[in-house]
Amino acid sequence: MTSADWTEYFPGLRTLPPDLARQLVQASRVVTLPAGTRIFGPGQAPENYLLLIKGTVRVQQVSDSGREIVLYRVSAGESCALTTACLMGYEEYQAEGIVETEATAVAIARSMFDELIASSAEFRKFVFTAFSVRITNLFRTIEEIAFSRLDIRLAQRLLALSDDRGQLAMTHQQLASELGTAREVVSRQLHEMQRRGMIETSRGAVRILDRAALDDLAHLA
Amino acid sequence: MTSADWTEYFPGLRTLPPDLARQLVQASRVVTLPAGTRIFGPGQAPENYLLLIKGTVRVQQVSDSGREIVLYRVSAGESCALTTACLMGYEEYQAEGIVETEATAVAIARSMFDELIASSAEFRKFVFTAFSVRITNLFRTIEEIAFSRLDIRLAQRLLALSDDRGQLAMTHQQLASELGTAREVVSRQLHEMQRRGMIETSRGAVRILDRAALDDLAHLA
DNA sequence: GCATCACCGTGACTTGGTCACAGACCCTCC
DNA sequence: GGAGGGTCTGTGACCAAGTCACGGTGATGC
Repeated sequence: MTSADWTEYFPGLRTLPPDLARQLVQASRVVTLPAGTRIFGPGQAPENYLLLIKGTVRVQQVSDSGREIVLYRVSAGESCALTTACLMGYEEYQAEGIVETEATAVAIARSMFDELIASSAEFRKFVFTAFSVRITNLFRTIEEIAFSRLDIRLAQRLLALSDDRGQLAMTHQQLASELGTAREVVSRQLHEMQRRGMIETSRGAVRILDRAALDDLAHLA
Repeated sequence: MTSADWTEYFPGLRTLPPDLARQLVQASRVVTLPAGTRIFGPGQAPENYLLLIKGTVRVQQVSDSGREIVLYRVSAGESCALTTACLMGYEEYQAEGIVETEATAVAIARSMFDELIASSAEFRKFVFTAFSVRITNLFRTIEEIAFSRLDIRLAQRLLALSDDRGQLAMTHQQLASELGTAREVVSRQLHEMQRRGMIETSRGAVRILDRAALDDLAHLA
């Protein structure tokens, strides 16, 4: 990919006036972030507005007691609008953002971001839409944590996080962090799923055996 | 209050250039919203950007099964930025916003909102800060639902929602919706608090007897 | 008065979270 | 290859919270 055409990756940016798009491409730089990079976190803030071209970033909340819960993931074609917003004002940020699979991202300086917001209704729409989607998802997350059964949520995660061969390389502890619960609880639930022939577990890995059954469980409520 | 000076209510707007402030005041109208008004909800969207001068708006998520959970409250001096953002793009909105205590608000048409965003860095900062604060709070809410004990969360709510005389006119069901739990659970928790002399309950009301003790409980973790 | 409805109390049971500890697996270094 | 240490998983006992079913009780209206 040349640095001249990355705007193509973002449907919301395709309608930008050509001169503005050119200006944006010039003022930005494409960076590669290795897996494990902590993009932001308590006491650590990004200096740029980030647009993800490739890879995923996991955003998780860490509680005082050390427990974790995954809030959402940012994937290719999406922006880290939230983190930027946090830069722009209030910055008491407890959550952290970690690169999960090696990422390629476009970094836009704050000044350029500001100018784009000022000059382009399309860019504004792009940014605000990203906000809306994120917040709507957070609302759904809250609802699920509060009201959904854990086996159903776990089934959903297994389906969402496994690759196309039904493989998933995560420990029970990591899955517990996904759902904001305890490791033992995940172990028990996985054990029951295995007993019912839906999955097969091994150290640090889960394999889906009966996708249909798992899917039924995931859609129970 | 005259319609000429409402910008004074919003610290973030005081730095607006005078001519822009004048323009804003002219293009807006001050509306009164009686308690119980549903400002937005599934299948119902606000046509204006709203700034709250007086009163409070409760934003809650309603699940398919009819259960409710209060997500946050918008109070005087704050904006409903989120709802507007949702207007601007993605609008699959499951949550609803309900006027809790009679509200006075400034309604700004979408076009004017857009122009302000375009022309004023101060206004942008105002809007983005509102976003950040909201999202940070949602993160904290998720953490509390996932990891905090219910008695602690209930104690916090009682303190936050009671008036200065320690009175609170809410049913157990309403308190349960605040916390995203079941009515019976709240009843039991309140009963235990009463047994310990922290509160006194009557039909549809709670009175705080020992604020210090309740405060201790609220700050346990 | 008494019928009705919203609100509250309670017991039995299920699900989920906590704690303590025991194995099992894996890697590295002799 | 075997010893040792770290990570990961399994399990039982117990506690906290959510669900279900039902009964009681206070307010309100006719």
